[in-house]
Amino acid sequence: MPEMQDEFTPRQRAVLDKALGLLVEGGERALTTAGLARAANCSKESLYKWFGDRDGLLAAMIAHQASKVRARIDGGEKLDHGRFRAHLVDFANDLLQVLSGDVSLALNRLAIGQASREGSRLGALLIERGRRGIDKRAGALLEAGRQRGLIAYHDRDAAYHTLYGLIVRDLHVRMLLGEAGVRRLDNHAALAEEAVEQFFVLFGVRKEETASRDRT
Amino acid sequence: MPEMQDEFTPRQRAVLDKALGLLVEGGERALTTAGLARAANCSKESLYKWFGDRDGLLAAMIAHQASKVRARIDGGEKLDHGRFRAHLVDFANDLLQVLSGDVSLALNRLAIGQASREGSRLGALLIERGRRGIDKRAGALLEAGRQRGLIAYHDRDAAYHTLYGLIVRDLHVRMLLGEAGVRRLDNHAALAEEAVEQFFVLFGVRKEETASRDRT
DNA sequence: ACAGAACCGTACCGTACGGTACGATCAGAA
DNA sequence: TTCTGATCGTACCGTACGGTACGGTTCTGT
Repeated sequence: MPEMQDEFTPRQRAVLDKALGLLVEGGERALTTAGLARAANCSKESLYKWFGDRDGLLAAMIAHQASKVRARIDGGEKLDHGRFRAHLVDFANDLLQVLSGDVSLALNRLAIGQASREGSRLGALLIERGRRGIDKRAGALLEAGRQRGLIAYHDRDAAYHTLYGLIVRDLHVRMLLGEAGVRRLDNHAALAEEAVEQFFVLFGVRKEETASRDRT
Repeated sequence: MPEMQDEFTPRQRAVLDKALGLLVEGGERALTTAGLARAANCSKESLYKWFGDRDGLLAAMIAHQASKVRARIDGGEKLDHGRFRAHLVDFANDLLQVLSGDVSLALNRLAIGQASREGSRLGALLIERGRRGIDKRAGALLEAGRQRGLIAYHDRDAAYHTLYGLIVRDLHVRMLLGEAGVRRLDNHAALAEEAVEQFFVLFGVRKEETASRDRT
């Protein structure tokens, strides 16, 4: 046994991938234990042995997917205005691309559908293992920009949420609802540019007034 | 028969209200035909007679709820900057209040959960009957402000979506996921104020440069 | 008062799913 | 080779749901 690098064995990961495939293709109703066993050529007994019950399987799917999408951290080269802006645009593009991905949408639909049931931790799981990385990356990026005097804010979380809102707008919910035409990825680049532009209007520091503000 | 004012009879509306109650309380799984018949003191046969099948019931619930929440149109008094700003803040508060409502969240969760199945029109229905009114109101408001020279934009939809993003940020998805602590309504007022503030920074027209832009 | 429709409550049917049990099969260790 | 453990395929069980059928009851129009 090669010192399990993940929290799942390769076999289990293959099964989880099949499960994600079923979920993407047909939604939660298509993800049945019997169907997964048939699609993945495994037995239902193994599924219950590995993941406990169906909820455990769903949680494992989220953990597995999160372990695949590792949020990269932007290198710490010297930041001038151009590099900083480029990093923000990259972040915006990555964010839009992730949120509009098939697997992301399917998992979010799943967690949202389960959110009504009382003891459901899927939503929290999705936020913790999926969003935390993105938030960290953006937070570090904003902090770097602030320390270089390129932007100014009083509350980093508030600034980040504003940036998020400028980028995503209502696209995420519309995509989750399945509205046709929203997933045109063509516009994403333009949307990202415009969002960052607006973010600089709100939080950018003009060169002549650099270092006129302080933290809090 | 008193010339059905809605598209449903009073009896049917009462049943639909019960259905919404079940949905809010226990999610989609709690909304069974037998359960609804028991809770509403009606027969399953009547349910199928009135709404066709379960999907028809869900669609009827959305239509019924939309018919209750009539988006009011702001009166057309003379707009100065103060009134315009106040109307925008009102709109932001109303939007946050609607999106964080129990019934709205439950219906959105329902439609999102069904979005994966192919022939599901619930998402489109929710957008058409729920969002259209809000969009119209905001669009009219923005257009009035532009004609008074209080704001300037090239694309009204783009401006509206930016306003929407500034107000809602990622709150809607977080609430849909059931994250605890996001539904503190206390902050809503402050969030609305800040969003409108930022919107004016992006789209506001300084008094000295009024009427320097035109439509497109 | 009477007929017909609408409606209620309950019972019923077929299906599909979550979860369990069991014999057969395969892989590795002694 | 033989033993042991993990896994496969299948069969099985109980339950719950969507949808239908039916007898009894209430409402409505004439």
